[in-house]
Amino acid sequence: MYTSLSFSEQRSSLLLVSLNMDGSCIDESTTSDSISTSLPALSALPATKSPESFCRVGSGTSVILDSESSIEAESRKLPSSRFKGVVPQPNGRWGAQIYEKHQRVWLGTFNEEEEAAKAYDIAAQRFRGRDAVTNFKPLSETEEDDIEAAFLNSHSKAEIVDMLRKHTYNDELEQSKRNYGLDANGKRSRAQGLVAPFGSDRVTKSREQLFEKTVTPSDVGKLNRLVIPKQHAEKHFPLQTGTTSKGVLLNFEDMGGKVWRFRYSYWNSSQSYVLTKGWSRFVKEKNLKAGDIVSFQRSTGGDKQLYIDWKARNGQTNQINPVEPVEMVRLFGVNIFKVPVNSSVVVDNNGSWTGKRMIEMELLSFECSKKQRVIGAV
DNA sequence: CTTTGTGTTGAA
DNA sequence: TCAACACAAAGG
Repeated sequence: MYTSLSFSEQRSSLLLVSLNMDGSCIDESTTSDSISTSLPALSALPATKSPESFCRVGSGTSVILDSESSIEAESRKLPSSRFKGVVPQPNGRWGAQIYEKHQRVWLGTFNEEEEAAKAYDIAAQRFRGRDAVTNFKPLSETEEDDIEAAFLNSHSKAEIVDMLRKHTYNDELEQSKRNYGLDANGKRSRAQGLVAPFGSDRVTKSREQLFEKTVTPSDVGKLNRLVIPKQHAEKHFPLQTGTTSKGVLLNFEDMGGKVWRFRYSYWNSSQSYVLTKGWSRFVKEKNLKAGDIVSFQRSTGGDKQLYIDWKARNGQTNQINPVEPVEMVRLFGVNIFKVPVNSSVVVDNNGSWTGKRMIEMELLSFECSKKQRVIGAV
């Protein structure tokens, strides 16, 4: 296609001078330049056909046929891109580049001009922030853009540039989106509280971790209630004054999609917040033992769906409703829990607990819960 | 050999 | 900062 290009390339400087004097095709390029500079960001939208593609050949030029081929064949002057940060390559491809600190950062070469422009946009957002001038990106308001912004900020500039040059940016972004899951700790982060990346995709909703509690012996005993640490209760499950005594019914969805309804109320006698009606059923079905950990989450979408999950201490599973140990993954630089669906049953020599041993365990776990409460108070 | 992308410059 | 240009380095 461009077989003879390199051949004529050598004389380019001379030819350029003469062409400049002729004022034939160079005029076209200059007009396109002025347009692109006067309309930095907007020029991308409509101008699919760039002005210079209509190379009007009036007088002096000799052998020009039609618009497009003329530029490529006759003149070896490379066509300017209508996109910011995009430069033509001798072989007809397009390079992307961005400048920082007086230095050019090369973003790679691309077959399509638009691809190069997108690469520039991504780099611009990483290098210059969210409202950087770009070719396509209008104004980021959607939650999808929030996710991409989080993704960008969790990678170094060098990493982003590397992805762009290798053309792996989109793959990596999508991969990160798939890996999102539950928030691990109560730590606050900008990356948390985001909604699932695919708007219509409701396979798994993004949810935020509210708190965990290591259940005490009494939580799984005959009192049929779970005490919710006050700090967490007041923060996440505020009760309206007046409803405190009667309490409210709260629905929680477990990992299997089953909905559990608990009465939630405040006990004046013990000055504590408790889950009462319905709790013992949960304890029974999950075979919850003292020392196990119950975890509360809430969807970050508008629905505010509540979730409940549990795991055995030590990552031990139990026979009736085995649960996988929680796997920690990392997304956007934030630790996140990923809870698998299936599970494997592991019974070790602790599988049969004697009554005495049980008491020890319970006491120990109670200590742990007190500690955790202090830690969690931060 | 082909292609990338750097060195460099002038313009904005 | 930015893109245009020339060409040496890099890659196959």
